Amino acid sequence: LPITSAAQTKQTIETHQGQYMRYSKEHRANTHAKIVTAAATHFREKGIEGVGVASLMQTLGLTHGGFYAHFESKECLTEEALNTAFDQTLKRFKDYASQAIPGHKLRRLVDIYLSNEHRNDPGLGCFAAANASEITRQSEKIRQSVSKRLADFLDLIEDLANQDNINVDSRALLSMMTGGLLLSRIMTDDRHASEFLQATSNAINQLIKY
Amino acid sequence: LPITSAAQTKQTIETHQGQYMRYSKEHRANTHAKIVTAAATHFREKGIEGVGVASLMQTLGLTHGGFYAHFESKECLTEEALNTAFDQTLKRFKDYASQAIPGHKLRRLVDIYLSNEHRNDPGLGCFAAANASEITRQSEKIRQSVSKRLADFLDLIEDLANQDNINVDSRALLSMMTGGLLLSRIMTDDRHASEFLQATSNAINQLIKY
DNA sequence: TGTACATCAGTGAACGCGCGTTCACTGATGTAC
DNA sequence: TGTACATCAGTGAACGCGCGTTCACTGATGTAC
Repeated sequence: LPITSAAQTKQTIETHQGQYMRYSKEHRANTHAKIVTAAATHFREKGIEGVGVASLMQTLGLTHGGFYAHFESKECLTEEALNTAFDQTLKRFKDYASQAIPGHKLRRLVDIYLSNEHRNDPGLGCFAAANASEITRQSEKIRQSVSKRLADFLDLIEDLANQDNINVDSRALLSMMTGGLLLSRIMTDDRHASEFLQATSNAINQLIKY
Repeated sequence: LPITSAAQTKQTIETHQGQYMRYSKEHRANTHAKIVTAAATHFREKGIEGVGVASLMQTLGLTHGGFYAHFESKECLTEEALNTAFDQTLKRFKDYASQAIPGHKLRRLVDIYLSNEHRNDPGLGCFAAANASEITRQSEKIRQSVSKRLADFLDLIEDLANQDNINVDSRALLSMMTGGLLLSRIMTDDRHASEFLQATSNAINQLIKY
């Protein structure tokens, strides 16, 4: 991954107060965003505790010392990364489900969530499923952030259900989806893994077949 | 926790080969079992990575050096602890469900699994739910052991379903239960937590109401 | 009876390592005059 | 034009700490004779 150096993106602008800025605001914000995006992926792949600050920065061609110019602590990064991850995934799920005709939108969501692709690529998937038990032991602050985004997920489910004119409990549906995905990921052989996905998917279809 | 010292439980027996044993076999096995049992609880409360060998041994009034007289590695302990945890929980669930009259046994299982008690006391609860995302990233060996015990869990569900004369997919049911419990544990406030438990429970009842 | 020796669960210092975090610094770029 | 100085994202050595693991050892208990 060739990373543009600080020198390349450096720009000079003058603030209205007459103070000097050697680097443009965009440069700083870009680096910040790159760190968050990388963390969002790596946290989902290797767990939050499984990704060190140093190795994360190295991934971006940076050194660990610079991390604290962007974040107060790893926990602050975690909060931003989790929000970015949910942004990505919820948007992707929403776009995907929206393509289906009414009556099939929710089913589309379930299909992508309980797909082998989602199972095998946690880095771009549901943050809650990827780190479920770890989140359980995170700080109140982090758990609240996740709760908030899970509420967004529930809203999406309910919105889709409304469009489909289907009556389901969004919480029960989300429980099934995350549980099915998680158990599928625990399974070592592909057959049992797919069986969990399929069984859960079937049960949901039975539930939302109104 | 007052722990009986090595000296107290020490006994002398002579093997048939004429070799000497200063400590009885029971003593060694007892210590071994105590470590496994403590690990089974602590791993579920704090996560596998969240429990160090040293602090675990300290809990039992022992020092960390002695650990390796009992286990080749922390991974070996993990495997034994996970099996002990599943033994405990599956037995408890089975006993509890068996008390119900036919037609209500499976519902009893679901009730205890999705209870606030289970939510608030992971140390004695389902190992898979307590460490779901962490297990996902464990070695093949550990994941296979968990898979094996999850199969036992599925067997229990199917057995109960048969007694109830109910037709359900055990995998879908287990997905709902673990997912519901996990999401409930993520929630910071009790109301939302209970809602997840209740919503999942209701959906299951809808599913198994044959 | 006493002396020499064997057993072995448990001890605790030490190992290398990676963690999150701090901080004096560098160096490319600019302005001031 | 040249010299002095300011800015600040990023550097890298260092901090204390806990991790899993190793290993020479201790000490309570026994047998052998």
